[in-house]
Amino acid sequence: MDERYDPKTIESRWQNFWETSKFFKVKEDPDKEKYYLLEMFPYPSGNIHMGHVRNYTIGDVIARYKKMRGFNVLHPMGWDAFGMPAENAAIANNSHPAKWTYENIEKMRFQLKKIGFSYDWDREIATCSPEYYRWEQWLFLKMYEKGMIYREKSFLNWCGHCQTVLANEQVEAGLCWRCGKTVRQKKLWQWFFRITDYAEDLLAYCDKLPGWPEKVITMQKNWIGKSVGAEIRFPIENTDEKIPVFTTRQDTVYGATFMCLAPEHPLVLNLSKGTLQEDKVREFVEHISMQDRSSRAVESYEKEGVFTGAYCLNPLSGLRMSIYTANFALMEYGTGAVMSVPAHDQRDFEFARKYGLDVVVVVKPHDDDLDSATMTQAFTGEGVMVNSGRFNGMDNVTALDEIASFLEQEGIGKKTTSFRLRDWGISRQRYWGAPIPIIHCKKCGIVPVPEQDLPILLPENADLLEGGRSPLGTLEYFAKAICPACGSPEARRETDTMDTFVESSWYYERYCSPNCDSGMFDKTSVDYWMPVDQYIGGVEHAILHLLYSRYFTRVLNYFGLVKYKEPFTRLLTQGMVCKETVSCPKHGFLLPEEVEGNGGDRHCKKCGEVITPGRVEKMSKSKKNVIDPNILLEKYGADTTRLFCLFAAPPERDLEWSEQGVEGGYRFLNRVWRFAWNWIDLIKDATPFNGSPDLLEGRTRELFKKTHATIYKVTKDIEDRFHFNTAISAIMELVNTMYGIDPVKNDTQDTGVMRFAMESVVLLLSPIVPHFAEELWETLGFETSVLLASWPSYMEGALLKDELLIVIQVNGKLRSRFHVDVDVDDNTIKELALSDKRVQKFINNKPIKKVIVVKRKLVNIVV
RNA sequence: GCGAGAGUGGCGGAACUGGUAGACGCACUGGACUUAGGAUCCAGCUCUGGCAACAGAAUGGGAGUUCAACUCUCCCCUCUCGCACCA
Repeated sequence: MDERYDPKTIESRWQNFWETSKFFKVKEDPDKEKYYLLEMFPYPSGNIHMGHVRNYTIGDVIARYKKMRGFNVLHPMGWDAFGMPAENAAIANNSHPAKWTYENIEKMRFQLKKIGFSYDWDREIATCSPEYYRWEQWLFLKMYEKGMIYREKSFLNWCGHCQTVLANEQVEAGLCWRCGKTVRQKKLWQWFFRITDYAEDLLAYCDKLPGWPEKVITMQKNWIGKSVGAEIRFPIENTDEKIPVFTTRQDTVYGATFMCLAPEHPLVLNLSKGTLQEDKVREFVEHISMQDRSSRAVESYEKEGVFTGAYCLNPLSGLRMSIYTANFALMEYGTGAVMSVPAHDQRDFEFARKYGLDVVVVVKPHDDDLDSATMTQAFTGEGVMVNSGRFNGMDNVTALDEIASFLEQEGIGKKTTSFRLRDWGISRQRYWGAPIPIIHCKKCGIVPVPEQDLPILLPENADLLEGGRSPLGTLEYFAKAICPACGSPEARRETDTMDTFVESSWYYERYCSPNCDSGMFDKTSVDYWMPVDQYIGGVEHAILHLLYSRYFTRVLNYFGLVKYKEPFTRLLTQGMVCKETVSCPKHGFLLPEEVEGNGGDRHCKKCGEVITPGRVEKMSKSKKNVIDPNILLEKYGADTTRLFCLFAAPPERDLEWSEQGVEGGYRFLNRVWRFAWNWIDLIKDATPFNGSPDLLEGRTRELFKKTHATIYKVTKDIEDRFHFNTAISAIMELVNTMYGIDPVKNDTQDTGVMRFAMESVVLLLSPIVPHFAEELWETLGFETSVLLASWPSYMEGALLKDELLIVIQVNGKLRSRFHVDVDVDDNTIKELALSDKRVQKFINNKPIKKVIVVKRKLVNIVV
């Protein structure tokens, strides 16, 4: 053992050992209980950032812990390797996305290995490899065959900057989730996965995921957005046509005084044709179509509409209703048509007042009256039905169901539900993705590629085009195809590629048998390993990736490929890694290394100006508040970096970067090291004390008990809630206690207990700082890896306190405290409390009303 | 607007089902060791008053339940995140 703790030497030594001995290689073993631990795989951007380090450290601790608990742990790593950054970088550097991607993978794998993660590297996958995506194409064909996929020309979210379509889930407040630029609507042919077929099931199972954070569940529920209501058909005047409307308030149908259609609604232009309104309507529709999604989504957006010149009839009240087209009606929700009930919907109310439309009250409050002429806002509460024919006098909540049934009886409408969730558009007009295995034939139409022709390889030597447009359509040798159905040589391949979220929707199954070449995965291995027991990643995927994955699992389940419906039993969403932003009046945001000085006296290295400290925000390149993990690894080593990530905050909370925090972690490891150095000669050959604490006394006894208490606490903190910060605190406390005993030769009791304490510290630390622990374990004389030792167990008897601390309150305020023996009964404690001098002073001869004794803990005297 | 989460010392954070508020760490202060220490070890460290003993106040604010509230209930304020004209 060296006197000095030298992380560099230690870490490379043990990393080398794990690698060469393939220490973390696993295979199915029916005799052992499995544990599948998965962290969200990274996009190979080229560099590991602190977010990765945190995510993977949390996962690694759990993986190593479970391994020590005897589980057969699957802990894989791979690369979410398709996607636009590769393509953009390739265009910028006149390189190729594949080259860029694979080089980045090399770099990042190297960095991950330097942090000492316990991955089974033999299972590494990259989603851009044909061995991977060919099975995705295979599944596409199966899904197509079963009608789970369709092609449609429709309005879609188009990001002009990325030159591609985005799924609804990928649009955030009208902006592209990737580049933040405005998203517009564009009409295009697109492939869709019918995720909406599973809306009900995805929603229902939200309540069967007890291991998921409440927050994520709620987000998913909201995203699926189920509304229960009715569809009602309104006949158009002077035609046989009817306009179907979705409503959740069928109880107010008698109050519907006008109708609003989405500007994109196919009836809008038809209805206005030949009326005086025709020009106005066309103008309005064109005006709306020019607007982008974000400005239409703003709250303050002015509600506007135009009369189409046509009328429809309220099927219950018989009222003649003007048909409007209005900007707030959305084509993608419900049927694209809204029955407007101004008396009972605030938005309709404002619209009616603006355009002078009738307001008819059909629900009145229980204890009040409503006058449609004078009311200043819509009444949306519960009440009694009025002006509603046979339903008058009924409670409106009852009427909700009654009217729905009535509509059904009369053939005017039906009970129905509507979802916010849209089908998943997966076509991407980009190059660096998995080709869609479809051929378009002039004669036969859409023809799926025959299974034996898979994979459809992404051509490698494609010249990327300016602006990011896909080159696939211009590559004749790729695009030109012979129709598999009729043999026509005139057919064309589909040149769009799949959304990269398709790849990440089943990679966790692929890990179970990464080299399987007879299918997506080997069924027996998936049956053994799946579902994932613990999944860990950022909240940013709470909807996108997690919803798609849940959907995909249902598809695989439908085909009988997997036995389960939910892929992730437990989910942990870790917080972000944040740091203070710093800016200079001249140079804007500054990188940490562009600042000199510290405390209140910091200035810009470039110009010497005093810097302005900004908010603490998520580390990001644009804000320049980033810390490169490589620098930490270089300066402090992997173990300190890991320790810091775990100690500074519980995993689900945001973690604030602090250089001093890292120093603190480094100091702690040094402290443990020094302790070992001071004691090693005494404990090296000692037998760890394993007897009853009653054989011990004084500080040694205390240390022995403290060690057991620490084992208990650390185990509970890791097992129950992944609170590594408090687990580490507990170990620090134990080390502090150990420092209270000086090394003395020939005291076998001391050395035995200390040996036990030291072994425990090393074992407890081993998932957290694995290199450090391996080294000390070896120093203690063990010849095999610390991971092969089992997790320490605690002795129930050693957890019992020697004496109890009793707290005495008078009127709920702490007034005194004393120790008693464990076996002292409540009455004696009560007597002792009442006779306590300090307590007496506060009782001050006042009559005692009540004395509450909480067993072994507290006495409260009420006077 | 709707939904979720959070608010505790100078700072990061503890406090498990109501029972000693501030564990552990950082920063700071003092001491020891030392040629020196920005290393290490020991000690102090919520605020107010006091040399101290001690007393009082304190978990965003206000009420309530209780012998007892960071913890439970109600109202309000602030922050973060998600959805957002959803018919």
